[in-house]
Amino acid sequence: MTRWLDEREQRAWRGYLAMQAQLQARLHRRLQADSGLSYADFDVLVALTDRDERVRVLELAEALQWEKSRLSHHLSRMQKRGLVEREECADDARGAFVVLTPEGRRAIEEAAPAHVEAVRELMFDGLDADQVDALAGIAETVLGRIRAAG
Amino acid sequence: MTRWLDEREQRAWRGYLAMQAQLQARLHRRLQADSGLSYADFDVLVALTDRDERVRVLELAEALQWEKSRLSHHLSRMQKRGLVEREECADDARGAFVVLTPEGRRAIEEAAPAHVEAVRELMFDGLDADQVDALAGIAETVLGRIRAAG
DNA sequence: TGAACTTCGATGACGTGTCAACTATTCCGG
DNA sequence: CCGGAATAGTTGACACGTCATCGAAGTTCA
Repeated sequence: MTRWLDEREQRAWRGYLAMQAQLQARLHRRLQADSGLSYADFDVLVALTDRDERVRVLELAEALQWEKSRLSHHLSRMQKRGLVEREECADDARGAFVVLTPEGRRAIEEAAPAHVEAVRELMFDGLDADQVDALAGIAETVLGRIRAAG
Repeated sequence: MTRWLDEREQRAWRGYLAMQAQLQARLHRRLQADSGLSYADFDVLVALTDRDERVRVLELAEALQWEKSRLSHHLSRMQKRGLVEREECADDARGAFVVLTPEGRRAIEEAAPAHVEAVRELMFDGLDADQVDALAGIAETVLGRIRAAG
């Protein structure tokens, strides 16, 4: 007995899917064109600057909520472009640190303002305060359910 | 002069990003595990069943809001798995039709109920009617701005 | 008619994400 | 101290998405 979505839910769900896809695509394209960074690069660099630029790989994966293999692959690509370096970890020889390079720092500092501006333009400049709070509430609720679902 | 996000906006934005990433990942994994279909396969199959199972490629791309090359690549993969077929187009010899195979129809019919159930469980069962309407409203607003931004 | 232009769709190259398997190290019970 | 389990991180194979480009077919207009 499938409980299909009713009309109101369907409107919300289809709208959400479309918004999500379009927003993602626009922001990604713009970031890439403006700064040569991908969305993923951006997230990694933000997480690194948040954390004093020297973090264990798994801690970073945790912060980003990424799978470790994804992060590992991505770090390799970023390293090849000079955005981050890897450092050996003395405490635990299995482990590794990720370090922001000066070039990585420069990249994120250059990219951030235009990115925020794009987020504002596409999303927040069109929403009133109630909508912003509603969005935050919805996100919290859904994240709670996801966590609960294991 | 960058207008950074204020606290309320930041809470909404970070929440949205996290929700989006988690929701996407969960639904995708579940769909894949239950039915062997990817999220993208699912979207294509839904669009095909919506449209009587025989559609021009560009019309399908339009409906999905996908780039034509993405669709072309994806159709090749789906064709290899027997979910769709391509047919020549008599009217316009450049063109091609996409056709749902019986196996494709079976796949979508089998996958849909569990997928809706997952959407319900992770999202709608936790939201009240006001939140559902708020989400629809937000999506409409943002999609409007995206369209306006060209 | 035919030359320039546009449109349909496919393709190759490349960056990205996932899964499963692997290596090297550390931890822990006996 | 030893041997098995757990942990940190990497790797390879493969599916996916984007961009630039291409060939074939249609359109336009002198």
